[in-house]
Amino acid sequence: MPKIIDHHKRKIRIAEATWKVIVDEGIEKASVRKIAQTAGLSVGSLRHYFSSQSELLRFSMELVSDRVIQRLKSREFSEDRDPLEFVTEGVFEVLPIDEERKIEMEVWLAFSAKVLVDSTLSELSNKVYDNMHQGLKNVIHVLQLLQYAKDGLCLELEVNRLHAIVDGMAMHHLLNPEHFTEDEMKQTLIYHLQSLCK
Amino acid sequence: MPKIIDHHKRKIRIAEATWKVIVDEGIEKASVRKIAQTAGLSVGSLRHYFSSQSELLRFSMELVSDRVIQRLKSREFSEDRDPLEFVTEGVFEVLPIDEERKIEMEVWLAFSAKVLVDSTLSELSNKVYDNMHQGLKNVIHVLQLLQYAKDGLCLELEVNRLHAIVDGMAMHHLLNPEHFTEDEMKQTLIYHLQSLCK
DNA sequence: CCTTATTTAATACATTTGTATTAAATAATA
DNA sequence: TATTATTTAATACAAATGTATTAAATAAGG
Repeated sequence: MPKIIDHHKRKIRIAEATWKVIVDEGIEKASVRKIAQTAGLSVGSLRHYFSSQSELLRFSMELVSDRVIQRLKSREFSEDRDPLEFVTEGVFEVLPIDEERKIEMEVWLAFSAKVLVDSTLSELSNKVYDNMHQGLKNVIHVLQLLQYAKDGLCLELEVNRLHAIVDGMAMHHLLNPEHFTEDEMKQTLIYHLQSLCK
Repeated sequence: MPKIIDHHKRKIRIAEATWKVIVDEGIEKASVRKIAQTAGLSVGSLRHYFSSQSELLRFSMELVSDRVIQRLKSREFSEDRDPLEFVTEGVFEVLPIDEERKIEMEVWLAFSAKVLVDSTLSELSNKVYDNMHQGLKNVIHVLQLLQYAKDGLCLELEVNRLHAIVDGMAMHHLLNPEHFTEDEMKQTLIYHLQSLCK
């Protein structure tokens, strides 16, 4: 019998190498050879886990999606916290506030550009969009249930607005970290969430 | 003497062909050959206008920048309009509300992904960011001067917020036109701007 | 120790790419 | 019309790429 290798873990390692190449040199440089080299594998070896480049890229994109969605769902409400503080912290989770999140967001941005020209990726893109949307809807809804939110807010439009703010700021900070700093990003989010409350 | 050709116009035609290839097939497929074919030129001919691919891509990106900035600046204030309506219409100008604007925005998104890995493009990216930021600052400022805006708004944070909303919604609509429709995008913007006013 | 299913490594090949070169075509001026 | 600066077209070439093939290496079970 052959060497026992955890296939799934190995695939994840390769996907993370793919991320690294994309972040360092851009998605158009993410060739099979370069990814294999970055992962410390031969091309032939890599092809035992991914039989084509597009399969590899798709898996790498799905891994970002999984991580983001996992992060969104892992937060559970604790009763004894200030709700506004709690939800603010929750939204911070999906902003590029540390290296790990910045990498994921950069990779996601690179993939998003691909979604525009590869409709087979739309489903995945929409899945993340819908999850994020639902997560942010909960944020607004919690504030409303607890009577923290101002009266007369339109839930649906508020969710659209918050979602756009989150992704827009994330993009601005990645593209422009010195003009739009991490701190400005955080302050702007706090400002916005406060503006929704009484 | 040779055929007289307006160099600048020809370069713009080539850049627009570049946009078309990027929108149709993605920036990684924007090879010199394909762009030349799309523009109805030979490769050698194209190279008389752009001596390298990166020069061509840069010019194409600058053309997007020029068009957007021109659009931002071409609006002049007219006294006899409802100010809120006027500024709302102004912000619509930078949303992907028609085919021309969608193309520009898609191309810009593709280039933005490149900015992350090519620091020589940052300057141009920042220029557009700064222009947009200034334009949106004027929007908020006008509302404040005319006493339409609520009291106690923080100008700087409001600009960050509006800017993020604009770019975030634009991205959401491009990636997800059926889930986040053009109409939702417009309604959300109107809702936001109204929320800033008394 | 030997067998064997599995993994790895090396190499090959056709295609696409950016760029360069060179000859032909073009059209305004003398 | 003849000249000539400029543009266009065609071809070439090295490098990189996705994919396929085949032999070697590996390690668990008999």
